[in-house]
Amino acid sequence: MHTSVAPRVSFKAQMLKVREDAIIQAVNRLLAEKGFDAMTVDEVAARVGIAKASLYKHFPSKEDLAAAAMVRVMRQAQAYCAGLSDDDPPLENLRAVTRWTMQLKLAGDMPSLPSQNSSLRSALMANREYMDGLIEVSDRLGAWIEAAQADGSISNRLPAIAVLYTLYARACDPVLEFLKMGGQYQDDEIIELVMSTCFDGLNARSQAPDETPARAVH
Amino acid sequence: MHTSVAPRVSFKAQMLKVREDAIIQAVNRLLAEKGFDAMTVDEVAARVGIAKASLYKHFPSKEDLAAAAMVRVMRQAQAYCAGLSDDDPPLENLRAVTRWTMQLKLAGDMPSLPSQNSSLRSALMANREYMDGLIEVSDRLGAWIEAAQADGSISNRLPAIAVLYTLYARACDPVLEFLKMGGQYQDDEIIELVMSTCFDGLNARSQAPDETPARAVH
DNA sequence: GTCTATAGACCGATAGAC
DNA sequence: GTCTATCGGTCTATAGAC
Repeated sequence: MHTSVAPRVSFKAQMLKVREDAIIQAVNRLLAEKGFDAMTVDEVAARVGIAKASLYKHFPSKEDLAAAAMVRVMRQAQAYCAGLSDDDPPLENLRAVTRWTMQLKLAGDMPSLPSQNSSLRSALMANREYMDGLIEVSDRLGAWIEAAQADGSISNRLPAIAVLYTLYARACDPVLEFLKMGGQYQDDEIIELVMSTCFDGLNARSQAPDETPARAVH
Repeated sequence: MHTSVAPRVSFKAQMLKVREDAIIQAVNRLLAEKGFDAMTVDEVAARVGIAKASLYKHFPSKEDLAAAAMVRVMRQAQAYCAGLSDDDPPLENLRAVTRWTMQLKLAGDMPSLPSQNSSLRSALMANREYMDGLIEVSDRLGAWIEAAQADGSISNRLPAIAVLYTLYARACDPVLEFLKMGGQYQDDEIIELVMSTCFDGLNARSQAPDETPARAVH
């Protein structure tokens, strides 16, 4: 197929893409708000302002809707990682990605899927783009983790895979929402608290007092 | 209430209790395996080997079934806490409870509820026994946390509530299942890994080499 | 014979699919 | 806008204990 000759991106195709983006955006929000099971397809259609049948023109099933949202966020993660420099200390890059992830979640833009739903799992694992993105991100983070362990900034007693999972888990950390529900901390304070528990742990440690402390609001 | 005079606990009542226990046990497992939404009442009945209508003789709704399972695990937690001594270092008690929680989860006995389901939330918050248990456990852990911060074993830069939430979150930490799915670690190794990330954090730290290290199996 | 608990059909609503 | 499957919840007829 020669697309080079005619720059005809065809208005229709453009419209389709715009609408698809709107759908995915709506799905993303709903997944972040209520999760996959509680989200209904009718709700998505209503949110986008189109007929339910139209949804099925774009996505063959509810699982595919969720997968599309996951692909979207995975692409954003790839883009964010790509914006970080391998010249910076690997620990800083890992911290940056972790912070970015938690910001997304606190902003209500992190779709959350039940980890045990099987139909969803298979839909996701069958999605080439998602899996490719996941692998690329994991490779990148994995390289940073190993570099950070080599330069002594991340504990080398932990297997890299455990570190990777621990970072991924921040995307669905209930501590974030609990602290937010409590209402006595700002979003950025919450993030710094969880950053601290994640990287420094709960134990007290001898630590230079000039390092940025986790901000405890009374 | 004088139970000493007449040991008439009535066979029937005993049977009822035994069956109720069987129901709650089944619900507990199903909640741990598939979560609240994916669990169907028919499934519970089938698992117990009784008719669905009989279930409703004991519990008026699916939410109450889940609540009963939560009450059960909360009682177990209370019992476990009660078995710990306030004479022991508070940090050790906190570590013990955290380890116990994760063991329960890895064994497939930790019921997990969607944090965003509202009907479930209200059923749970309306459940006196559950709330009492939750408060008692939180008070106990809270006291240990403050004591540990006072004796310098837990960072006093973290608000106690953030520490508490962080410990609670171990009950639904996806890192546990991810590592288990990977299949290259034993349950107790997984627990020690997550204990380490939780209390020591990901960062490398100067630490006496004789302290028990997180066991990294290549 | 009466009473309780059970089994299994049944209903209504909801939500996914087309 | 319709179809159908599923699921939470109910109803009724029966079996068995006393």
